[in-house]
Amino acid sequence: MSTPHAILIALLEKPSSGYDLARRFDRAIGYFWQATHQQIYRELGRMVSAGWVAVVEEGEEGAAASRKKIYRVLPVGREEVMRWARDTRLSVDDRNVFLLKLRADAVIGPLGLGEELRRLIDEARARLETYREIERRDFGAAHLTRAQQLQYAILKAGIHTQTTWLAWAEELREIVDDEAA
Amino acid sequence: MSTPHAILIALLEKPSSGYDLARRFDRAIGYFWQATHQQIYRELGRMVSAGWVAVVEEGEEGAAASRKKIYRVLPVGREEVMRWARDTRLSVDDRNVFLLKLRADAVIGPLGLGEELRRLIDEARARLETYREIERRDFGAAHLTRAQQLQYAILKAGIHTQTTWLAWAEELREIVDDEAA
DNA sequence: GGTGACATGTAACGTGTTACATGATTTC
DNA sequence: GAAATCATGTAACACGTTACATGTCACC
Repeated sequence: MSTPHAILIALLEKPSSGYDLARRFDRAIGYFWQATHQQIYRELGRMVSAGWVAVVEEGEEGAAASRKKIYRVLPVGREEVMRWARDTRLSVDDRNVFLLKLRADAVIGPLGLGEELRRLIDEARARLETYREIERRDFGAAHLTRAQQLQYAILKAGIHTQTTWLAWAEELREIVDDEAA
Repeated sequence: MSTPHAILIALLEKPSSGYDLARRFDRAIGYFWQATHQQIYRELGRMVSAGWVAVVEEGEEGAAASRKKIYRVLPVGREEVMRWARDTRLSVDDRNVFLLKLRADAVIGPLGLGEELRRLIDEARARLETYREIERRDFGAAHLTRAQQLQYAILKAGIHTQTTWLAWAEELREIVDDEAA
């Protein structure tokens, strides 16, 4: 659902060909967002039709399909990224989508993500509290069987994830809110 | 790709109807694994055809489609879970799938996940080292612009995730390896 | 008798994945 | 001149999502 926007943001950072995008998605971007080259070409085609991006063919005219095509974002596409960042309501489970929004904020400029960040923090706190309650209720015993230890480990994975994310998000608040920097 | 196995494991824990499964996926299981009721019914149908699960209709014979159907895992389905846990090679990005395997281990008994856990730990360490290199290379400067701070924050999300996961995984090793407990 | 929860399903659609396909350019 | 990489695309399939559809049961 956010793949076209992931591509738009990558193109805002640097106009690229489909092939280049695929490589970038395999490298840096790919650490938190994946897209195969088929997805990329499909979305690029759609976004050209939608008027979000423009394409310039590089090199000689004649050389047909194998010539490099450089895509760049048009103002409409840029607007679309801003609209998406503003209107798409995320949950804490959409951590990676929020990272995508941060990337958009970094390349376009302040998008006012502070409000959503605060909401996500509240949601993460509530989730964490739920986990803590389960912890108290189900895993307070002195001795736990192997199965219980494993179930507890699964719960702890959730507790750690929320806790770490909250610490990260609190730190981020200062940067996101500081729109004058 | 792991949805049918997620359902099998849930059914091993407790035979349920499709409706009950949907509720369980909305609650506890849903914290790290989602499935809509349509997916559940679809997979249950397939798994009955495959002979992995059996279905018993509860209540009177006549009452047609709206009667509760209780599904339980057959030995073949149980074998399939073990095969899947053994043969499916995960990456650190498949954290939730690994949690699923842990859940399977908790309900079936030791599946020998220690080896895979060690491999995932190695992978996470390598990933973390990559992040640390990027950190040193790109974000060592005294003053960072707002955009750089945001990009750094994105990187830090990755660093924190790996670090936390590694600490969790190290702790888990003792439980997973101790097959005699 | 109406509302909400229980309970199961079908149909259509969009996206992501895998396989297939082609040709140009670079490097050894 | 062979192999690897660059570069773009089509086709088929699987899966997840959303909308639609139906009927029961319990409670007020």
